[in-house]
Amino acid sequence: MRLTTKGRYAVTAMLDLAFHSDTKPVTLTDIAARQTISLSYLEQLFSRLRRANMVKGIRGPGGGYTLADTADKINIADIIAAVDEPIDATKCGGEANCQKEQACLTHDLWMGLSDQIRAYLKDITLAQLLEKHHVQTVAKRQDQDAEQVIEIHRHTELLSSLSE
Amino acid sequence: MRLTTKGRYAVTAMLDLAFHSDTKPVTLTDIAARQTISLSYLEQLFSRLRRANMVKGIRGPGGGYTLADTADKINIADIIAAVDEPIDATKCGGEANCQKEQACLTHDLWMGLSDQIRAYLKDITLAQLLEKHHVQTVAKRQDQDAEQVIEIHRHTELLSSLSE
DNA sequence: TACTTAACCCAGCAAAATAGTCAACTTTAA
DNA sequence: TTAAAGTTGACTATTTTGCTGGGTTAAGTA
Repeated sequence: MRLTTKGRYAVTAMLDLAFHSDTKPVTLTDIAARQTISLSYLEQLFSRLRRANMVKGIRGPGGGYTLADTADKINIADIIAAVDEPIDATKCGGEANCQKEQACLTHDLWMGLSDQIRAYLKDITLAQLLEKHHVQTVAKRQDQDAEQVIEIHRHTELLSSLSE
Repeated sequence: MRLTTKGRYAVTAMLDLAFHSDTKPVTLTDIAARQTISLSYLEQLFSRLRRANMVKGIRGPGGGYTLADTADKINIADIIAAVDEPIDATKCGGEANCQKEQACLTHDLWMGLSDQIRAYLKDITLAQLLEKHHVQTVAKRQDQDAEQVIEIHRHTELLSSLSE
């Protein structure tokens, strides 16, 4: 499992898609504009995402992309795996020839860690992220509202102190 | 937070160090040989690790590197952060100017996810990985031993069936 | 003191990954 | 049937990665 900007772009674009494709397909041009990712780069990414059955491409006017499944069925690990080349990362090619040697000691450790991260990301769905964001937005708005109230309160206090 | 081969090399090297530097300093030459990483690349990585106060360099004969702290105080996130260039990853530079626009919607989402991963890796220490590995090794050896027993058992069965 | 061993420092270089461009080619709504 | 909108692939520039080889400096050892 690797986490690079490429994977981030893919997840970001998929989030955008999940957020906007409820009614009609979303064009890559729109996503490119909203997320400031180059159209051509998006095309590359979605080519892979489509082949991995993460999205559906609809051609012709009014076309675009939609999620191939509901947002709660699409997890982050799969998105990243779809666009990232699976590097084997094993110097020994998974062969047992360096089993007893020191070389594979920490190598195994890293692979285990990598698996943990993969499992972790596999449990996070697009729907969860969207929901979380919604919560955050609401919370943020509430905070701002609260601050405004405080501000107003302070203001009236100031006024009343002046009028005394 | 990025997870690239560079970070993996760093974690692998640090694990090797944690595993071998109990008594005396470990030379980069040794790590290079054990983990099949080029010496010069290790020098680059350890230059950063040293500046980030993760390791201590001891010069001269008998010198090498040791962990700057105990293995249970060093976490994976810090190792990766030490060798990876911190990319800002924000197209808007963290400014509030695109707060209300669509552009920052999914951007915030990704940043949240990134924070989650960072927090996750921050909770994993070198000591934990070493312990886990130890358990794995023991478990694997036990499994192999068990298989051998089964194999012998099968073998004796075969022999006894032939002798009948 | 000379010698060795290692960390440290630096300039550069080849391969790979990233990000983007361009030009064809398909589909389909109007 | 035509033009808009999408797909596809080949091609290019830039950045990162991983590595090579040249040193210098500090600390032990003969």
